[in-house]
Amino acid sequence: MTPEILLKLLSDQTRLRSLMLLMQEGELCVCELTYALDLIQPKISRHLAALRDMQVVIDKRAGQWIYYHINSKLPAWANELLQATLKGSLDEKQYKRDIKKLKSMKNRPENRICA
Amino acid sequence: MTPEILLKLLSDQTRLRSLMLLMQEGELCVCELTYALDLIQPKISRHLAALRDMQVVIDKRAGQWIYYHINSKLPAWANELLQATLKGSLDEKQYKRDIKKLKSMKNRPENRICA
DNA sequence: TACATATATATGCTTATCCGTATATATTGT
DNA sequence: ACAATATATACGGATAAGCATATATATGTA
Repeated sequence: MTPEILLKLLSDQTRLRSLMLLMQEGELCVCELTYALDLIQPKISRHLAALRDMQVVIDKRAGQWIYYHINSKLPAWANELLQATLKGSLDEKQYKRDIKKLKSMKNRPENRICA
Repeated sequence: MTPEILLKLLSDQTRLRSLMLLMQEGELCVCELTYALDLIQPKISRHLAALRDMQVVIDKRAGQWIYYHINSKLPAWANELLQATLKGSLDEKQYKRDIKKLKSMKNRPENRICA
């Protein structure tokens, strides 16, 4: 992991929004992100794949769902960078909207299964 | 300034390398950056203009030279983000090479004029 | 004034990146 | 086995981003 790689990944809005939600929520499946960000599923999957390829996020299957979370083994500088980004995002409309939309989701898989 | 804007600016190598040198050195003119990064002048100027347009850097004329420095009034999260980026860059070959090249520059304008 | 140096910007081109659609794979439930 | 749900990926097209060259502007110097 290098600053170049991480920053390129963070330069796309879909990846940025996904990561900020993952920072806040810890773990989310594709359908939750698709709902929260109000985007089509292949778009979410494609960008999560890019993050996964560089090991910024880790995926984990649970039944039909695949959950993503931020790699806990990122170097310190990368965690600090993500923290700073989250701090800057807290004021942003887009971020607030995404969180709100996620909270409003009915039948979230984690509410149905015992994780 | 939003995370989206700053991260997009940081996603280009020329801008990233320029900013890291500015973080380290405080203030540099276009010709110093051109020399240190080993790139052509219009390329440096173009990317500095992008950073200036979003007020990530401030320019200041001193005779024929125009010096750039990082805006000291950036929000805290942006400074933290840049600090984390620098921290991650310290290990990188490219960064070390750029710093070394800068130090090797003869007749640096700041060495000739009384700033 | 004329020339040299430093910097900025406009232009047309190339390339990278992102997109939506279609489709493939995996899992669960009937 | 079949249908439904969740996710991943391949593909061709669109858009954005970066590039080098050429040129314009500003400053300093002879």
